[in-house]
Amino acid sequence: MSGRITIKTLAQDLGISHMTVSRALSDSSNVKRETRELVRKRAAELGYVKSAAATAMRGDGTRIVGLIVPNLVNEFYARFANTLALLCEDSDLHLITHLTNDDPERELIAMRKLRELDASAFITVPAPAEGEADARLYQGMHTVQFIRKRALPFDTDSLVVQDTGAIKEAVHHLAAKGHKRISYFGAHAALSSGRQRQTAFIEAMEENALPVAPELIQTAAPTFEVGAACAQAVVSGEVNASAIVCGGFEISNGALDACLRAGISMPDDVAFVGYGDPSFYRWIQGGVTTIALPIDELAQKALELLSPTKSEGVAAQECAFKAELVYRATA
Amino acid sequence: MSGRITIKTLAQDLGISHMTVSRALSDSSNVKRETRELVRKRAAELGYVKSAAATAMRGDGTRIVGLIVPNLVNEFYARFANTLALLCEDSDLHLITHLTNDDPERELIAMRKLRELDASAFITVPAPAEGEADARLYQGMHTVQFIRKRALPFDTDSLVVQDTGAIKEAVHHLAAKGHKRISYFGAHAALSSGRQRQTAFIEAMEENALPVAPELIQTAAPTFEVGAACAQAVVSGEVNASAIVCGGFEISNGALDACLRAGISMPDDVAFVGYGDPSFYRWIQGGVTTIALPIDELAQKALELLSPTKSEGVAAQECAFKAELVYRATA
DNA sequence: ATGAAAGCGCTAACAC
DNA sequence: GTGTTAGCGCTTTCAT
Repeated sequence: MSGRITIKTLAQDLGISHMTVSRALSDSSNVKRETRELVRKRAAELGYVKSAAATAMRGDGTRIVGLIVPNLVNEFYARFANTLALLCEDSDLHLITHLTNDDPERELIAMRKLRELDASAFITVPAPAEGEADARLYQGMHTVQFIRKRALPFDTDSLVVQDTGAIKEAVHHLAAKGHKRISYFGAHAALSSGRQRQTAFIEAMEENALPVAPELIQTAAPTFEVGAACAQAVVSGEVNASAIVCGGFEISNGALDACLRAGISMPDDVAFVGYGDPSFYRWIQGGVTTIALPIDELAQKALELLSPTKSEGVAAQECAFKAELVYRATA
Repeated sequence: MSGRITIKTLAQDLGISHMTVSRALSDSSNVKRETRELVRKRAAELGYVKSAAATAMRGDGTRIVGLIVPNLVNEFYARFANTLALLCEDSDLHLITHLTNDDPERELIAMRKLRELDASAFITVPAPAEGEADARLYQGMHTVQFIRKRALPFDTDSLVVQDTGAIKEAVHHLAAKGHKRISYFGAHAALSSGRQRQTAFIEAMEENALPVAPELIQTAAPTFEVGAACAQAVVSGEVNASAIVCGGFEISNGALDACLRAGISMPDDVAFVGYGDPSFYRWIQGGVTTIALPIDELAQKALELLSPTKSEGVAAQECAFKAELVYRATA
């Protein structure tokens, strides 16, 4: 039972040529109205669906697009994937999501698999990696970098968050509340985004004439564990700070977890500014003050950049969306 | 720049037949070691990847599997998708995730798109719908039903959670604490899972000789809004109940949100048993008591059921995993 | 208005 | 050990 209904099956069933069937189904002009309706009706009855493989092999484009993110557990990525998936559905695109766990090896595998399927475009949160990536992996797929940017031997579109304003605002806010020793937890400078956030934090501290002691700036891999460890150092008194500003999704969750585990009260024991605004932040200690990203706008733009209609040859563009500081109870 | 490297490109480049290239790359026996290595080297240099479309068109199977879930915002689905995606990556399967928002129309579209791509199998959380589904949509794809089961004109594998034990345990626990008016919020009986949970709740109430007043049993669509409305009725005093047991992911989140918004203290004002154990539940009011599902085991089994190796013709199997009541502070 | 042929990338089945 | 042919489903091009 190979079973699949093809235009040839249909043609045989109707006693006509498969070409007539093809034309009838693709709305071509040169088919008798009568024939077309007959074919369509029978196709619907039999549950015919066009083979994407055959279309792809003809070189007509696959309408497959890829999304490569670290994970779907972090609510930011989950929400972004969720919105993008719905938008792709509505644009008749096949979205394939790959996870990297921020491991460059997994990222390579994901890209190879997208290339196997001849994906027309993909959007990726590049995993932290040393050196330049292999250009061959990108052959034939329109690339959009998301959140972070990796050094590449060619230009790509990019979709990033302009969060330096919100980070500075957080520092100013904390300074106005009288905090002098403010600590920053963020990704290391190997990530373009990490470097920028850190710079913004330091500038804001200096603008407030606050000390930027080295132990206040904690940068490492952007993981839950790193965030937890950094916060642990603060709540244990190992690092002397009265406020925390987070510069990454996972780091923020980890830091929050450590604070709550330690039973501290925010902002009384430590003032806390999170990053990424997962929905449950509003439920924690009266609401976690946080740096919120415009997820729906990002996804909308992502769809636009991924759409096959996007004309080739146009210069690569960088789209930046502003993050916003959401004031709640913890800072 | 049509650019794609094919076995013919390679063959021409090396001055040999494309069949030799094919054999060399697929480890076939009849190739000179020397030739094979040469071909492999050149293929790697040029960044050759096998066309999945061509393989699919030959009828060799696509290794594409689908996942159809209501959304990725609910942490249960997100974690399940996350784990399954990693497992699929490791099994060299292409996983395509589709979202339904519990809308049967979206579900239909998702299935048609999977069929276009000739997916070999898919796992679905069926959207709540009336009547029997159209069997033609399932043609050619191995089907696994997840969490819920829809009436179908044929048997399918299924992967469900046996949560009646945990629900009963929750009721016994609350009864032992002296609660007499316990309210249950769950999905309506159109969902197989909803019916079972409700029955379990009622049985447990009767076992404790507690009243099962109609207003205590709230069943409707499994949404955040429904959960919020049900809980609102309790905290406002409109429904007289001292404890809440939730029987659905979104319902649980909605109910929790309403309780927290109302500023109530759990379990003193109302005892609360959630459903699904998202990670942040442990951060709310000292920890939300909840019914936890074994996500990793579910995903592992899902992979097994989806794997193309699964022999055809074997009778459909139902795999059930036990949910577990996790005691925390709110009940 | 309809049909026949060719070709997209790949491999099973045959030559040799 | 290597080459040739054919065919998977579809549409473009060229007949009829």
